[in-house]
Amino acid sequence: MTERKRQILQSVQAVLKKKGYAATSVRDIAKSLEMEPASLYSHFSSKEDILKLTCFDMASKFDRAIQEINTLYFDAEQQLRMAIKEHVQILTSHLDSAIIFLRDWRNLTGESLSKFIEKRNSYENGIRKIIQTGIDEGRFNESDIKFATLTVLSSVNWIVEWYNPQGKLNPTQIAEKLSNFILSGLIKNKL
Amino acid sequence: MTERKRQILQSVQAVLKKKGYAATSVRDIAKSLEMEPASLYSHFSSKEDILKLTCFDMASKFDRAIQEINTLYFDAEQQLRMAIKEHVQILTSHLDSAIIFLRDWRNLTGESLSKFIEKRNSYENGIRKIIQTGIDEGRFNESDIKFATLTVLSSVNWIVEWYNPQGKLNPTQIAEKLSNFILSGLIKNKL
DNA sequence: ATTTGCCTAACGAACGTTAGTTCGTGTTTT
DNA sequence: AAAACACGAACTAACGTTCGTTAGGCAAAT
Repeated sequence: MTERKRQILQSVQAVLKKKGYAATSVRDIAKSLEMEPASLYSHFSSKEDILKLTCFDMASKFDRAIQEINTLYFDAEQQLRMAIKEHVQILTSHLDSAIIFLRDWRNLTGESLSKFIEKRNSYENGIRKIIQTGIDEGRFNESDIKFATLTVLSSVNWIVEWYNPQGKLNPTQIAEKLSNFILSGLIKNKL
Repeated sequence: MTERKRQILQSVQAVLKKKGYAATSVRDIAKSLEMEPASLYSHFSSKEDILKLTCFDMASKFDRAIQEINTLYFDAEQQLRMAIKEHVQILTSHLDSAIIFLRDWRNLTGESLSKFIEKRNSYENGIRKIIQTGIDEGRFNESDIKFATLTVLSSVNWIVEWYNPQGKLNPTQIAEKLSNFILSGLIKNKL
């Protein structure tokens, strides 16, 4: 991937995030780059090519993170805190791609779609394993694993909807708050 | 709204949920109803009309629910449990519309879009008020209110992504599990 | 030193297709 | 008879994409 291509890709992602992949036309994209629609095809083989690059790029970032965490021998709570921190870090440092990744992956087709879902499930499994460990160790509440995993992921992923780089919380603080919330809940501990 | 129209609307929603509003054409919709595209316009004034009906219909359901709960004088924990239960009930009993409502509202335009966002914020405020009450009463942890509200809503809304009417959990059970999770977190209480 | 050839990037025009929608006309239901 | 519903044909606009071409930069060959 040439430097120019990566730079263009980044601009494209900024546009795609606004209205979503399906509702954004190639002409919309071109206009935002101040070039002709045709010129885009010097860089990308198709509109979907852009979506593919974005989605799989993000997927592999998450993949790398969870694999690294799973090889470290912390206890479940530490692992989960780390996973959340890494997750938040990835989302917030690539906010445009993250939104596309989370929202527009359904517009992938054929083999790309199934490969993507596969990758997604594998990441989900990584998180699930951590929670399972916590339960096995007797430190987490018995609970429906699938349920807990999805609930954790949903609250983490949702931050892309409201995160503001200029806001008062930085990614590390967000990750910490989220971890506390997920681990301890809303209700005060009986002291 | 005539009976026939409501019945058609329901079928349309089943199709829209599959690929999303933007990626579904009027011809796709018509084919699934086994009618001609033109015939749809006997019932709806435009494609967006369908989206509007769906989104605002759902919005008013949530509106009604939160207002009712806010007039009942339970404590914050009870109120939150009720709000979650009602929320889950609405989502699961109108799954198709719920998905469109949560995912495709961004495709609304102009006045519809701003009116919708307004309604959404108002609902969010209802939830926020409950959490604020819990904190004021000293029963919930001090926490960033906006943050807590969004986290609660995200985990509740996410169920539309995995809920299966044939699954082992019914909506009431889901609501209970979710409430427990949100209120008590993953970590075991120190007894 | 100049030429030749290749490369990246972008162009403008046009392709065939599909988009959402309208219209006039029948057909069914009330 | 009226009203509601559905149709087939057609419209305009926009879609994603392909084409042949051009301009400029760099490097090897002359």
